[in-house]
Amino acid sequence: MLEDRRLAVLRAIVEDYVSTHEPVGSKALVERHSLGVSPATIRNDMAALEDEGYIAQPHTSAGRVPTDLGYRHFVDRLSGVKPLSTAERRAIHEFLGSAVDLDDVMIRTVRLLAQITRQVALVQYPSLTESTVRHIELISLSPTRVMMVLIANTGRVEQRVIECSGPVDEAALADLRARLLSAVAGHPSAQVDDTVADFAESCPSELRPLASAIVATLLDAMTERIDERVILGGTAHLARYGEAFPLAIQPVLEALEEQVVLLRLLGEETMSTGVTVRIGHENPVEGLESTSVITARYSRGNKTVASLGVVGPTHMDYPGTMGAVHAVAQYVSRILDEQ
Amino acid sequence: MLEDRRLAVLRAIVEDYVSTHEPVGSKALVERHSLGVSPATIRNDMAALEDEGYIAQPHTSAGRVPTDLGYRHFVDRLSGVKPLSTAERRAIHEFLGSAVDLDDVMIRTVRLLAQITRQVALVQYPSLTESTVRHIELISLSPTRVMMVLIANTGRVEQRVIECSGPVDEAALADLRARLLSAVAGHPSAQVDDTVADFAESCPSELRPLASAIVATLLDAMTERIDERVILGGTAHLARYGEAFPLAIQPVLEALEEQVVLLRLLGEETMSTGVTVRIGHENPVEGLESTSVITARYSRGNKTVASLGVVGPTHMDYPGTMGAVHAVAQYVSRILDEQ
DNA sequence: TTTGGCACTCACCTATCTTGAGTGCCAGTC
DNA sequence: GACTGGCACTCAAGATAGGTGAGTGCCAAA
Repeated sequence: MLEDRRLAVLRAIVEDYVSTHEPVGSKALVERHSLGVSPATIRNDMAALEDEGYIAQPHTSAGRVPTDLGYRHFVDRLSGVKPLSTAERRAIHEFLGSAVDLDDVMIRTVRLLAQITRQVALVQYPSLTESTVRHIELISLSPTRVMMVLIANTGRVEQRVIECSGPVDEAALADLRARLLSAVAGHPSAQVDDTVADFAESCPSELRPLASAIVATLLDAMTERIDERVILGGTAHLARYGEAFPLAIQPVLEALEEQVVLLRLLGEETMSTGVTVRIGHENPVEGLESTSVITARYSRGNKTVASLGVVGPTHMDYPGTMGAVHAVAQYVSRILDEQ
Repeated sequence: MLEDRRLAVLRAIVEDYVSTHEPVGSKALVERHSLGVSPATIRNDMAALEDEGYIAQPHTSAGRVPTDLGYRHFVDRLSGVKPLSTAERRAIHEFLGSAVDLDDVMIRTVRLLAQITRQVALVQYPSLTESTVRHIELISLSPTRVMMVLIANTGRVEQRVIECSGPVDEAALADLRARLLSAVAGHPSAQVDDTVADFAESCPSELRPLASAIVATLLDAMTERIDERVILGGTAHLARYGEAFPLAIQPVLEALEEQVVLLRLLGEETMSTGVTVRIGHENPVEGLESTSVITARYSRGNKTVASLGVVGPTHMDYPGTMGAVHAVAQYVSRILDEQ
């Protein structure tokens, strides 16, 4: 009973603080939420909550503000995930559905997510690992430079430029292409390694230097991981807080410019609900101590492939944002299945 | 004589203001620059410069600040382009030289530019127009979905997913691919339009619906312009001013999120020097009234292909930034020639 | 044309005061 | 034991006031 009210007070504090961005006092709490007790009682509860570390005072004689631990408790126990309205869901689906290719899906997703959450959005490219080589094209750009284009059966495309030691004629290139293609076409990329191991040796001696250069590039391109790309959008939302809040935007912007950091933010294990929330200091990244990161995994078929999410101030609307992130992840999965 | 000193005063004001970011007064000017006259004389000159609109007072009894017109005069008449040191140039060349593909060149360029100018950097993808079709690949992703990959001789790659009305078998796809390839391979993209006009009719009737869908997608992909992509970096530099200056960063960040806006910033005609400077209100974009944009074109072979540049506060180091933008554009051109 | 002198302006800093929201504690009540 | 009303206390924030000084414009003299 007593415990119950204490948690209700914590919830009320988080909700009020998120909506007003001002420390909330006992009197205001009683007025806004019908708690059925007097401010003095609330004050006692607040003191207890403060002892336990869920809330804090910016200074004596000010209201209370949730701590990271307070938000954590709120997210874990007190709030659900607010589902989106069907109208919103339909809008999302239509917006994402009209994408023409993978790049387009990613770009649209990041914009969409930023727009509906009004936060900075992150989207990681899907990992498309178990692919097989569909086609290899060798294009001579100049006498001594060759471009290799690699097409996988998933539609993923990689291109590389190869510098040759001497001039290469078209006929030799066509020959090599045919040989290479017959050697690797249809093989899962994981096996290509073995398949081409002695490819160069099997070629006529005059082609060998070029052949081995091409094989090296091929292997490099095969192991290139598209899912190490993360795009971001909605950075302008950061500036909304700018003036007033303990959210210095420069370190945040700086952190968000590092791909490595973005990957780290997205790359953590999933929680059971499907949405991961990382609050303030829980964040593994320097510069993001006063932000929270909400991520969800998306999948293709029934395999998890990558993550997407948003970054915002710790005093954000958790239920709403979690709902949005969850819904968008769901829809991206659906779109990818269709493609 | 008198005119000369007046211009010297303007130059001194711009230089001081750029370095201190504070209104500059007559006394400080005389002390910092050896102008050989008394503060009173400078005051007269300042009054004249103010009448002509080159400088302004934030309020009575404050020093002077350059106006947009003042900066314009400074850039046009008073400052040169500061060349980079050879060490810097070599560093640039090495950094850009180790890029593996076009995407990589672009990403490295935008980072480099942001880093050396300490401003927000923009880089437009090069337009690779007069290309010919090198290869077309059709990949069946599912019974009713086909992915088309288009490779041009420049190495540009486009991919599209095509939804088919009915199931498509591999043999038909291979047949179509061969027909299509022989119809368009080697033709300049500008002529593909005509070449494939009656392609669908020339196919066996059972393939026609698919053939025409593919042709439509092909034409769409051919006309897709890669040079409508602009990437940006270094947004964190915006926050450096944040607090103190009449540079509200939110509208700037918002503007910079719109591809259309970025294109407009980069898309204007070149000036003879090769570096274009657009100061404050000269900018064609809402939200960027208190920023200056410095751009330069880069080329491949001897054809101009696209632009790159930086966006910063009007009180920026023009000679240095112009030098950096110029040098980077030069080196990107060189790298592209090599590729 | 330049200069020194002088009165004037006004943003900015500092000090002091007032206000009020909010707290903690305690004694009394249910 | 839980709740409440009362009360003294704290302290950020806002308002007011005075002082300071960098900077200006103007003018008469060199």
